[in-house]
Amino acid sequence: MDGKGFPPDTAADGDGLERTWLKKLVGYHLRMAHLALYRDFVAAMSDFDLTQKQLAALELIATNPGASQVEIANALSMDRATMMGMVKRLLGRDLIERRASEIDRRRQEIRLSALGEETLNTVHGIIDRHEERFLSVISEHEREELIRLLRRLYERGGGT
Amino acid sequence: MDGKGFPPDTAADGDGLERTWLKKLVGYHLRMAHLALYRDFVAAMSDFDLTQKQLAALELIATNPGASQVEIANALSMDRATMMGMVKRLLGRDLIERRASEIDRRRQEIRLSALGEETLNTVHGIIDRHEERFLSVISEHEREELIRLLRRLYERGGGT
DNA sequence: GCAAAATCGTATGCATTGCATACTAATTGG
DNA sequence: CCAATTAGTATGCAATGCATACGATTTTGC
Repeated sequence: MDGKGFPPDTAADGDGLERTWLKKLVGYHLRMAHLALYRDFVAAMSDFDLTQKQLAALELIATNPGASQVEIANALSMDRATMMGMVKRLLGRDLIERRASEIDRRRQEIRLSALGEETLNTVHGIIDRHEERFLSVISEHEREELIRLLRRLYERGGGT
Repeated sequence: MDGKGFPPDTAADGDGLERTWLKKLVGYHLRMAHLALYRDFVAAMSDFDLTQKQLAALELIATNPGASQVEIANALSMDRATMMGMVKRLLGRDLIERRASEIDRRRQEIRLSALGEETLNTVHGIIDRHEERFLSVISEHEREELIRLLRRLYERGGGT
């Protein structure tokens, strides 16, 4: 069909730059899409100053009160040390509370503070709207397909 | 249908943690998938110490020799200031070279150094294998569909 | 029961990235 | 020619990510 002169995906985007090889990489698109979504996320959360990761942590803590730092960290594929940094920040903002476990005194049980719960409740709606807006360029069916594919990429074999 | 006791997606993953709400968010899966791929990328590149972003920058520079910092930055959705940091690091590692433009003396034209070209050549193969391996859990057709969906998310309307 | 191994929290330090701000030099538009 | 814009630069701050190391505690293996 169309015997036009220019190759299909060889030309650049809007900036006149060539990037044929990059465009073959799923990693490239994954990074760009995540970055775009993340920026929209941050903009939507500007009144609350929460990152994607912090929200995910708060949500996990809310749904699993009393979980330990390591459990939350593992669930989010985070390092113990990295988790510490986040916990400190969230503690400093009074969004969570911490208490040593009575059964296993190594563990620190984490749960939301009253402020944390209140914040999370408000934020839920904001995030839902942010997702709705950001994903409005693809259909409901495509969203499900996208989630399915993404999950397959990171929920690989895995176990022990 | 099945009147079993437990809800379909309410149960947790492998860790016993509940995360129903999070799983509805495309942003959550996008972040997790990107993180997983990124880690695999870093592991694959351990001999070269290049990040995804650095590789993308090098590739763009290679394909568009003489491009300015701002052009590369824009193409990768990067900030001018952030780009500076990366340029400094790449210069420090002798992977790129810089020269003031003779037409527009504000511009710094960037191009790969000999070492940069050599590195990029070697790295291409490594990345191709990394992508092949990481994406082996989904079919060729699914990869294309995934790329298509991701692009739609970040190549939105956009213009001015 | 006890010593060794594993686990959890903690602290430090380092690198990458992202963004805001501000300043200089150069170019472009009126 | 002057004002606005653009490119590069420098600084500083925050969030991550990861490595390493140490103390306290619990669990295992014998």
